[in-house]
Amino acid sequence: MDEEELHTTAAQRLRSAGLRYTGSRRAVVGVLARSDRPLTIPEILGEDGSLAQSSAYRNLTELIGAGIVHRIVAGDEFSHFELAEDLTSHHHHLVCTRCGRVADVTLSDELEASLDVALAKVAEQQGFHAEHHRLDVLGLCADCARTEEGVSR
Amino acid sequence: MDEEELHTTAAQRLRSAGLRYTGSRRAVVGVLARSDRPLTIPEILGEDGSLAQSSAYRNLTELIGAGIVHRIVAGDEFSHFELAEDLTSHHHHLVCTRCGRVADVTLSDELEASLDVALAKVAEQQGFHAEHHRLDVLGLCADCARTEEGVSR
DNA sequence: ATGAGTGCAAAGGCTTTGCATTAGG
DNA sequence: CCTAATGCAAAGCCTTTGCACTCAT
Repeated sequence: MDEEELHTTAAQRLRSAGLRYTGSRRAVVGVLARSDRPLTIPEILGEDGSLAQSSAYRNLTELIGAGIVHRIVAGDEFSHFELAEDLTSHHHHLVCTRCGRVADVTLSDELEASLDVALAKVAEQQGFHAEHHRLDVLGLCADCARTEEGVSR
Repeated sequence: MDEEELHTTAAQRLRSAGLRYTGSRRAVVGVLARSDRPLTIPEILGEDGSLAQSSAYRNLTELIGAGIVHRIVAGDEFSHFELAEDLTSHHHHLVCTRCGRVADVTLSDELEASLDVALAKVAEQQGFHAEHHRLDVLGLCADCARTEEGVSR
């Protein structure tokens, strides 16, 4: 999906909820679309200094409600935001436990299929209604791994 | 591992960090050991009303540092705490997106092995040092699914 | 004009921290 | 005894909310 189509889709989804696709919201969606990883509020604001922090949070809340954006709670720091998977593609995250950075990764379709089947089964056994899964790899990003070495030396 | 052995192990790990295994800490570990799912601070305090909230947080921080407890950040609400996997067994979580409740589930060893291999590979491609993975199923627990039906009727 | 969106500042809510006191080894 | 642990209260920090103003339709 190219960025133009993305904006059209986003506008439609907001519109059907009685909301407007303003310049601010378009800017937020654009920033997320151009990133190859989920971003925090400070990162999003950094790209567009004209938006108030509260508006960013509010816009993201509306975008999440409209199914355009997804929120990732990685740790104690800021939440990370990314476009919903139906606007991009199914993927997972490498989460750095030291600096909180999040990167995207994908798995093979076969493994994903096996996972879906297995998870649906165990969920059902507990009467749980599974909607989707979240698979993150925790560890150290390249930068932090380097620093860690330096520290321990 | 029975609870007695668990306490012995916990005491050793704290001791080697120059920390003490006090009654409070033993109580917290006991509560987590007797639960079949990760608990929040209010839930932990509910079981033992004599412990101050700040002490609970501090104890959990020390227990995490000593590798005895693991923290789960599920959503916006309270963090959930459980015993570290080497004291229990590798498992995953069903997270209710409505009430925040977390339940434990396990997958087959074969699937886990496939996952580990695949994740290690994609992580390495980005210079990321993988430590462990986290796989959660998001959806509605049995109770919330029931209520949801009631609401929409 | 009418209601959604925005900015600023203040409030919320979970978690952490300072400090004096208690207690573990 | 000496230092870690505890309780209470206050502070921190990300996030949400109140309110008046602005802008889109």
